[in-house]
Parts: sequence; structure tokens; C-alpha cells
Amino acid sequence: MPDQTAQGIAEPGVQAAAGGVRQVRKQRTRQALLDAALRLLERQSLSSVGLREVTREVNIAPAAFYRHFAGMADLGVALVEESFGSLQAMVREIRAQGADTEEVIRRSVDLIARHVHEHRAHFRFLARERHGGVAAVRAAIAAGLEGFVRDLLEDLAAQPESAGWSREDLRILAELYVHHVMLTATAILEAGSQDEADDGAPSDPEAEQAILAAARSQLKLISIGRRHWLAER
Amino acid sequence: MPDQTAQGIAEPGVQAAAGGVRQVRKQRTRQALLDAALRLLERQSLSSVGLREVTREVNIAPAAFYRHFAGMADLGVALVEESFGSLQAMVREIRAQGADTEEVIRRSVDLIARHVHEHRAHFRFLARERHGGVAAVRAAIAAGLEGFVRDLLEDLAAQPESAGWSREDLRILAELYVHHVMLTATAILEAGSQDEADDGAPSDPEAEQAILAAARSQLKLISIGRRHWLAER
DNA sequence: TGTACATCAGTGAACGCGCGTTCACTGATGTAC
DNA sequence: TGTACATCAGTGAACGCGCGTTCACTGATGTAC
Repeated sequence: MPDQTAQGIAEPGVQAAAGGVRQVRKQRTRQALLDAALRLLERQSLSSVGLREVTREVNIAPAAFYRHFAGMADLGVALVEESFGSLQAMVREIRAQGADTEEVIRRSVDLIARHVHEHRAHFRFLARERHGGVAAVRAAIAAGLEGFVRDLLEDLAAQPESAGWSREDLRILAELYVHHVMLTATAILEAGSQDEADDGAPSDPEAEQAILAAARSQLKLISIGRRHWLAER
Repeated sequence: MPDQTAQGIAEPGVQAAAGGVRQVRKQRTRQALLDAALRLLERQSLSSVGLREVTREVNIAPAAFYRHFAGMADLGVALVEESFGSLQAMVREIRAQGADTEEVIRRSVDLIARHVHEHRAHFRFLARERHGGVAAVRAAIAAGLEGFVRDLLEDLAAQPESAGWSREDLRILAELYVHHVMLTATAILEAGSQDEADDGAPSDPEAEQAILAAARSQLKLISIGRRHWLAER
């Protein structure tokens, strides 16, 4: 019975886009290449990871790489897109919370911490290549962050706390928030990979708590500044 | 007459540390290696710059490299020290100005901009390798930034505006400032190298003015937050 | 001042190695009839 | 359902190349007497 269902899926037309053993297998290899590269990128930067290194990890011939990417820079750009996918989810959760009260700050910082732990490799990759040596990847990351700033800007503009704010000032505020998120994420990452060299997750829970407390205080400070902005300037 | 003076300098004992044709020449080659590496690092990251690439630029045999550095990572650490040398000068100038009033913020941001333009390569190197692929270099940069935070913390603690602040909160404020300086410096750098690919300096003066205005606003916001911190929390 | 020896920054050849890229190929999957 | 042909992801061999590192060396500079 289940075998018959599987055969059904293979019918042409019905599942034209998703089906096709060949297409599925190709996607699987492509994903394996991305995963292997991400793994290698934890310890080195994109410009020093070799095409052969990645294919070796996936157990395919070096030449097969070109069936999926034009070169490592191209794979890097694909990784940026993948990384922003997981970041999107985080930002959406944070944005759904509304204006920055004490409680919202708490929850937002916790959300950042959770997402960093769940997507360590993606965050590390973005932090490392944001100012890294591959121009195409740098540009893709900058574009992605700019997207977040624009989205957040819309959210902020819709809040009653923003009445009387100029568009320029709101944008500056949005940039400050986005950069602060990246800063916090990077700090968490660094605290985690200080001690253990090979191992995956452990990290120093005390150091991380200090980072989260600092992140909350800094958000709180910005929030206070925001509240008094119009009165003072 | 001048020649006799030059001979005098060569006397042993009198100028033991500075003198010695051999020592001077060695220092000159070492510096040439650092300069060449810094030049190459504008376009790529440390882990992808080769030892042979650097020696080629300096016109010495590859093997001679080892008379000065154990390898490229070692040279990288030396570059971090050199870079922080120029950063020190900037931070000292900013710190000399005292608390953050409107005017101090203006001057500080201008100082950052000036130093970035005068030491483009150093700033780019620090921004790129701060989260880069070479652990020893990352550690050296982290240590240098931590030094700035500590210095700034002392300055802040001495200001009357800090009365009633806890040590922890002051440290968090110091970190916020230091990271903000790095953020602004990086933004200036990126605005400058957007258009022209080969060329050195031009940059987009309009984009830069926008960045400086944003940096001032963000500092202002932090400053307002600081002023109301104790009352609100 | 002159001489004999020590130091050591830089040389140049050699090494083994892994790299990115090309190419004609294979054989499973897909398509048309 | 069966057959004949097209597609194309992955193969494996080959290429030329630049890499980091080693080594015995050279010759100018430094030192002791």
C-alpha cells in the first residue's frame, strides 16, 4: 500500500514541480554541499574554504560541484540567503511583540539567545562574512540587513510612541536596533566558543547571562533615550 | 660634517639600541612586509593572503619571510598591534574631551571620520578580522577592544554625570560607546569603497555626511538615555 | 687602523602537495510514441 | 506496457600552477683583539 502511494507521487503532471527523482536527488546534493560548507565555515572564512574541501566532505567528485554552483562565492551567496531565512523567523517573532517595554525587551533578548543557539553556524557565518573578503557575499549580507531595517522602520512608524518623529530619526533608530541585535548575537557566539575547541554546544552559561543582562540594559537605555528624544532635541 | 655625525651614531654603546645598520635594515624589511600585507588585505582576508604573495610585493625571497614572522598568523597579530596604535591616538583625543554634550558628540564623530580616512587600511583590517578566520588575530583584537572599554570605563567613572551609577552599568555604557565607534568607522569605510573599485580615496561625500549625522543622532540618543537612566530604573 | 672570526638577513633551488578547472564518459532517470 | 532516444547529475583522469617549508649558501655587517 505505501509503495503504491510512492509510485503515485512519481506520476508526471500531478507533482511536476516537487516530483522527479532526479530533481529531488539534485536538491539533496545541493543541500549537502551547503551544509558541509557551513560546517567548515565555523573554523575558517569563506575565502579559505576550498571547493575540493567541500566536495570531499559530501563524498562527490570535485567536478560535480559545478552542477550546483559556479564557484565558492556563488555558494556563499546561497548560504547568505539560507541564513537570512532563519533570521527572518527570529525578527518576525520579535517584531510581533510591539513597542519596547521592560517585558518586551526581556522576551526579545531571550529570543535572540534561543535563535543563536539553534542556528549557531548561520550566525557565525553572517558575522564572519559581513565584513569578509568576498565582495558578492558582503553585498548580499548588507542587502539582507537593510531589508530588516526597512521592515523594522515600518513597525516603528506604526507605533503610537513614534508620533512626531521624523522618518530619518526613525530609520536611525531602526538601524541602531538591528545593529544591536547583531552585536548581541555575536557576543553570545563568542562567549560560547571560548573554552571548548572541538566540541559543539556547551558554552559558559555564566558569561552568557552577563551578555544577556548587558543587552537588556543597552536596549533599556535606548528605549529611555527614545522616550525623551522629542522633548530634548 | 653631517657624515661625521652619521659615523658618530654608529659608535657602539652610544646608540646601541637604535644603531646598527643591520638592525635598522631588518626593521625596514619587517615594516615593508607589514605594509605590503596591509595593502593586500584591503581586498581579501588574512587567511587567503599568502606568504609568497607578501614577499613578492616586497621583492624578497619567500624564505626570508621567516626571519621576521613565524607565519602569516603571526604577521596578522603584529598588524593588530600596529592598528591599535593608530586607534589609541584617536581614542585618546576623544577621551580628552570629557562628557558627551552636543558639541563633544560633534567633535568626536568628526575625529572618528578623520582617523578612518587617515588609516583606512588599519580600520578595514580590524573590521574584517574581528570575526575572521584566524583565532590568534581574533583574540588580539578582542583584547585590544577590551582595553579601550576599560580605559573609557575609568573616564566615565570620573565624570560627575556618573554619580550613583553602578560599576556594571558604567561598563555596559562603555561597551556601547566602543562598539558604536567601531560601527560608525565600519559604515564610513563601506560608504567609501562602494563605487570605485581600484581607486584609493574618493568616496561618496553625501553618503558619508548621512552616516555622520546618523552616528551623531545615535550618540545623542544614548546620551539622553544616560541622563535619565537613574530616574527611570 | 688592521685583521680574523662570528653573526645573520636574505638567496635560490628543490620538495611534495592540494588546488580549481576541463573533458569525454557513464548510467540512471525522464519523455515521446 | 514496451521501446527508443534525450537529458543530465555525477565520474575519474588529467592539466598546469602556486603554495608553504627546508636547506645549504653568500656576503655584508658586527665584534674582539
